[in-house]
Amino acid sequence: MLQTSAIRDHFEVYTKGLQKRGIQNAADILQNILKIDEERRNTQLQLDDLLAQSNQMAKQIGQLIQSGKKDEADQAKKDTAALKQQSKELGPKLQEIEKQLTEALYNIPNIPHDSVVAGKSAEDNEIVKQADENIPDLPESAKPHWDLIEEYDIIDFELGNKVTGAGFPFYKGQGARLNRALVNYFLDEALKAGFTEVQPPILINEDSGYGTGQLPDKEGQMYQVIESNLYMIPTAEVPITNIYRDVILNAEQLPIKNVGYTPCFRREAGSWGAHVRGLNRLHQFDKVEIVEINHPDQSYETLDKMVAHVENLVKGLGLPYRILRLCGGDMGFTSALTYDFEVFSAAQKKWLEVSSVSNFETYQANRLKLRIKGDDGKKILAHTLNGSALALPRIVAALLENNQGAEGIAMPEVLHPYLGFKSITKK
RNA sequence: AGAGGAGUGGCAGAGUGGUCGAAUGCGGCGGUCUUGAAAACCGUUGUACCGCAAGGUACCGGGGGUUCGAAUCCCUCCUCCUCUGCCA
Repeated sequence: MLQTSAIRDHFEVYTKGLQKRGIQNAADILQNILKIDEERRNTQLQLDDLLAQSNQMAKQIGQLIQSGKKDEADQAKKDTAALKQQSKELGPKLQEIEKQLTEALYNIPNIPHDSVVAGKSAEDNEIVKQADENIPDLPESAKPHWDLIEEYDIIDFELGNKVTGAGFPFYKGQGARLNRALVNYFLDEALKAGFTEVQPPILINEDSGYGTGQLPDKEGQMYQVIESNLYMIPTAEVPITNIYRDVILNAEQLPIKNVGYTPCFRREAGSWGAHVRGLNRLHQFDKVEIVEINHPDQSYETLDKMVAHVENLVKGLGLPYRILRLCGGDMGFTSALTYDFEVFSAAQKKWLEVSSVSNFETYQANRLKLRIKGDDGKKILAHTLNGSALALPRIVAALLENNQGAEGIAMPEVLHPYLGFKSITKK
């Protein structure tokens, strides 16, 4: 969430920033925050004053009792009744105001970076790079991946329906091995790039959900384990970033670079249709995620490096890709700047999003209370970043479609050592 | 899952109703001494909010309660340890 002090200091900039996201009444919203905050400060001042008096009285009573002046002590006890009454009223009032303030702040998205253009939807995203030289020239008979996976018997949706439900496919044989190969390839590349591998829990508690911003606004998108009050992760970002909740880092520890592979679970309620056939959208999928924490001065350099890392992966797989800079209206709630990677799936003739790389600046760090202690001992909020590197199913879809041939489906060379075979073939 | 015990500052560890934001030790930082280092000695050393400051307030696992006053008493939740059970 945003910091109230920052809203006060950069009111104009913040207003314009929110307008880029299409929030017309941004000034009113921010003004309301400042109003509640002022009320909060006034109330706290009053309460502090009352408590100071009470503390003073309590000390005196203690002294009176110890020096045997019982009558005076009893009188003083009576005198404190009024103070107590007042603070009993003010305490809950302050809590109520604080609750209002955080709720109001939770409802305000991050301020977009300068380079982000205003815009309403995906239509307005900027293409910053288009590398489409690898688009294959497929014959008319080319099949979409949902036909190929049946033909080669490598992914089974029917089985998933039976055992779990729609959107939970089984990967079988060479399909399962392809997934494992991709995960290993992605992890190994991340290790080469200096990331530390972590294997986080895939269930998280409520605090973690709030920490990275999935809660309260995106509650419906996560699966819940109600009897334990836990959530299934929609992305490894949540557990890996929450490692650093309530943490004060030393400047020398930066940058923090973690990578983790996890399954991801998304309910994606109400977004099913023809355009999400096959592997295009699932309730459970595999993803390798990179998470970095760095000093505010370096975070955009870090973002560029992460983008380069992801680009290296899609290039390695030989897939046609493009990089988008998301516009204000299409960007995630908590992000200040997001680059999306899309690969071209040649039989569907569609660009599929396979990665999203974002700088959250201090938006998550403020919720997480993640700070950096400088040499001067001063503490500042860190910048958090993350990116998919990469999400598997759509990569699989593009690989299958783009590389299909009469003799099977050729696999990119970088995967050969991991796969143990060079193409997917019929049994 | 059941029974018992425990959670205090970076760490260790005192503190069972008042002057406790909290002894003491270790570690960290600054200094004295030294050619330098070690040792010794002296000082300093939590976080957040309000305030120009002085200062005030809150925090002893989380939340709630009793009391004029809670680290200390009560309730509840969480975590850890020991024993029993179950289990990849």
